[in-house]
Amino acid sequence: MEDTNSLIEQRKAKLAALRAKGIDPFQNKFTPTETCKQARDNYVESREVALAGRITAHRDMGKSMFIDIRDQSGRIQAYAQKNVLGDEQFHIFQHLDLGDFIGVKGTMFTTKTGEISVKIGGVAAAPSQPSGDGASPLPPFVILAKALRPPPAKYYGLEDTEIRYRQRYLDLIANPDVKDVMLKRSAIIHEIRNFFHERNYVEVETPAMQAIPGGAAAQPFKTFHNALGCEFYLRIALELYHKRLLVGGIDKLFEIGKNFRNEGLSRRHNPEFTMLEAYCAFGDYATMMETVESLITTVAQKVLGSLVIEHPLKCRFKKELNNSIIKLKYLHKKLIEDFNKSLINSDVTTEAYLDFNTVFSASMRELELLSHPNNKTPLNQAIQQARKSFINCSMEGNFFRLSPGMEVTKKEVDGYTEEFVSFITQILPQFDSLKNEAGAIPPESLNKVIDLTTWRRAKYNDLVTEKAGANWFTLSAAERRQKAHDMGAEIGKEFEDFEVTNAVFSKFIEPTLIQPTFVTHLPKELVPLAKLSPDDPTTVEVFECCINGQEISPGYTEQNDPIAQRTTLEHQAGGEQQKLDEDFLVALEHGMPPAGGIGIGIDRLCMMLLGQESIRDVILFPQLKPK
RNA sequence: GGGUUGGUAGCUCAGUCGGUAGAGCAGUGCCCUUUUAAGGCAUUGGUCGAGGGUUCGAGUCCCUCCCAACCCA
Repeated sequence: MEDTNSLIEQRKAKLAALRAKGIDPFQNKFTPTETCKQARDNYVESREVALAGRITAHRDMGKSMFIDIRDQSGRIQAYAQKNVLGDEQFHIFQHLDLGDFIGVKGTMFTTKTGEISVKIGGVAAAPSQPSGDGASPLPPFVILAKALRPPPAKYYGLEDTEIRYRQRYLDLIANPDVKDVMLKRSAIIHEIRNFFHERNYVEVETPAMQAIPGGAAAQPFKTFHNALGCEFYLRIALELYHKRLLVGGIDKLFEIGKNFRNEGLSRRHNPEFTMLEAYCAFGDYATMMETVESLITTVAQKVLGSLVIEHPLKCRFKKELNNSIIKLKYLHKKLIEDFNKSLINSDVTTEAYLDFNTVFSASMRELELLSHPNNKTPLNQAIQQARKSFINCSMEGNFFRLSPGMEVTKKEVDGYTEEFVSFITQILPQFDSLKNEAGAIPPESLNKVIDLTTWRRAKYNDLVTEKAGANWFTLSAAERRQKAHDMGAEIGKEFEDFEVTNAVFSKFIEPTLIQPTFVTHLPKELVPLAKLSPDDPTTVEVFECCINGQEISPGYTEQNDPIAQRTTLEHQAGGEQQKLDEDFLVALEHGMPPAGGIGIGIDRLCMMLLGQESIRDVILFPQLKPK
């Protein structure tokens, strides 16, 4: 970023001016007595405090001035007065910029309007200061770090998604909701660690650079170690090293770490993502089901204080949503008024069309803001409907192409009038329904609610027949293929029968599993690395825990038969010996205790718990193409 | 990989048939000692994502490319 503009130049000039006065606006240290929040919480009139933070707003009153100071805990208002600071200091204070870090010393007070604030200055010199003739009092404020670039706007926040992701620090400054999500993510991971430590699990760290990337079927990233002169891969799973540790006698272990998969990016996929894996010797998949349920409910309770999680229509834009609805209501009213007026006068001029056009454009904009394809709420559907109608009308209607000063014949005007009347007639009911939807439905019921108090357990085949018909498994393979195709599933030509069924599961069942569901008794073909169910050898002892329409966590009774494991791994490697992790197989041959294992995608768990629709909104620095 | 939408001032956004580049906030200057999206007056600020093309003239039309978001695979 080499761009320069006048705003940066101005700030650099201010920096130079400060330096010329012998002030270094980049300090090494400042010790606040407390955080901004603590100062407000422990309010005592006239109590002396020292606070530090970033200046996020200022209100200049001439001979006095208010600023907002913000640290991680929150904001507090500070008040500076010319007759307290003196002309010189007050002048410097007035020329502070938004974004500067400042430390202030002063006393607490409450303003006329009742806001708890700190009055800068008026604090006696600290005893530790060198005393004597020239003992200078503590400076009432210290510039701790001058910001040379302007911060994002205070009111609108930062909307540009690209800047939000590329310069996340600006996002964190401008959008408090974003910071809240990221802090909660940290709390979630903290509570996950607590959970396992309390259950006497050992936290381990295993190699991220692996000679043979195993434990999952995914494309790895490749790298090269110069000194060793060989290639390494970034891990795609933690599993195989954890099992080596089970062999080594670490019976209960977990790891939270990054996995890397060289595949596509999407709303749910980041090339590097955080994975939790945990293994429990002498347990099985049922043990792990209990663990997952207990883990997620414990974390939700501790971090969110509730087991009922609401996903707002669009978390971050809640404020904008409310504003948009208000604007829409206004526009709706205006449309009706204008329309009635034009009907009464029955002489519609070009200017009147232009007014309509303006209202129309503004309406379109609001609808676009409100539209979010990921939301299937009734309100959103009404919005999509209204948008479609708008677009159709704009395609057909000529009245949008009128402009000021344009000469129009009577005949044309009549034609446009007719078009416009038909357009309005068509669109008004939609506006009405939209208004009613927005007005009548309480905001809570627009939200998706995930209830973690009830965890359903369902067999894979039962879920399939529920959706695809009771006769699904009695059909011939060809009939199943046809039916899946008719239902709209994408069926590859080379798909085996179980893959056809699974395509139906992935497309039509998994997305509907919003409430916590353990899908069990998966067909053995689907999960070749798991152990067969003793009660039904066509299925395996595996669960997939689905919440929020996504698989959050798979769990296994782990394969500990080295010969069976070798066969499946060889089959997976497709005869390519170099892809076979021989060292792992040797470990198994030394004997691995029976064990249950789970993996949990932390990013997706955070999406679910924090109501975020995109994985990028729970990762501080999501991967983007370099500019 | 395919489709859709978008990229205009530091930020949020307008920009109508192709005809001198706009607003609010931020910034700068002046006024104002309890304001809080402070207020009043004045004012600065742009390679309109990049590069070609059409045109007397392009933010606007055409082509190519870059970046992003969303949808699909």
